[in-house]
Amino acid sequence: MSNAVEIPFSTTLLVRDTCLCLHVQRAARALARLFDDALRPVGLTNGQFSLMMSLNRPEPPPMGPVATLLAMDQTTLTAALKPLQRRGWVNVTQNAKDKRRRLLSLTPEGKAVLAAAVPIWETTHASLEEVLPDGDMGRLRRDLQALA
Amino acid sequence: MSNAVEIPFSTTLLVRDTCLCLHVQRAARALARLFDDALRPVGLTNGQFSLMMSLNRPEPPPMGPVATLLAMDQTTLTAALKPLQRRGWVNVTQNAKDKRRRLLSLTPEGKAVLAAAVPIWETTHASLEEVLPDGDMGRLRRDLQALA
DNA sequence: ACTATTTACATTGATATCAATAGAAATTGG
DNA sequence: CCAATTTCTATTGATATCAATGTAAATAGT
Repeated sequence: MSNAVEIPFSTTLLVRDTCLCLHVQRAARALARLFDDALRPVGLTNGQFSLMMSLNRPEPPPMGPVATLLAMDQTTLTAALKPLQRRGWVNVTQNAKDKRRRLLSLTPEGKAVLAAAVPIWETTHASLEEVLPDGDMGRLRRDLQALA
Repeated sequence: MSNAVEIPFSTTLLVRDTCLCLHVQRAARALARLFDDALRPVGLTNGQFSLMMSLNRPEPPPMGPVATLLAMDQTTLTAALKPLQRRGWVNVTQNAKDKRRRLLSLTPEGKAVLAAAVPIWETTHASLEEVLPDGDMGRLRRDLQALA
């Protein structure tokens, strides 16, 4: 039988203070709440806003590249599209040239919702500039980009 | 009737390139996958690792402060504890002095699992140092801390 | 002491996330 | 052209996340 294991409290403090994964998850939850609250009046979450914005293109993209852009699993994208399709904001059609592919596009209603969300995004995002230590958001973005 | 709305493609590019919320969510998903993959052999996800590590204290904490530390909703913590209790890794007991409070503590089995996870965390976290542009992880942490 | 308020946590319902798996269509190797 | 492989997406099951709401215990005001 093995003896009882004790993890030093100092290890706990080390992980709590230095773990980048934990710090990013914390920030992700906090920012998600911030944008979810702000976007609630137009009926979007932060993820739905990002997803729909990524579909605003000259040519409707297939699912794979969209999932890659959002750094999410393809199955997550499939699930995330469901409520947007149900509300009539996103269309999913089959590519005639390659019947495996689904082409994603915004409906006129979807574009209207997204357009209403843009000014909310602008003001919410601008409020973040004041929060960052020295206002250098670009530096933070570059660091995050290196991780995704 | 309102005319069809068109969001300029330049707005899409602006949001895609500058939205801090999107960038953090992307990094959060990527880091979650990285740590989930690494920790899978011991049966933990990144979130379960962070949660259990935060419970490794001299005195069992109640739920509120733990939720605050992890920057998560209290209801999320309630749900996250369920699978850990079921596996016998975390104990939830009532505080005799204040019967509203639940005290969270690791079981010996939980400590053993956590101890097995620590070296995995160390090597995985060390691998991130090489990924960051100039290796300044502390700067990134400070920026993230300002958001959470 | 008694009532109103506050605090701490749980439950429900909806969406988000990914692993494992499966299916269908396209591509490749022969 | 055909079989094997690869590509693209969907489904299932488990956990994660939060809003809205409910409940019980503690505290405050009187």
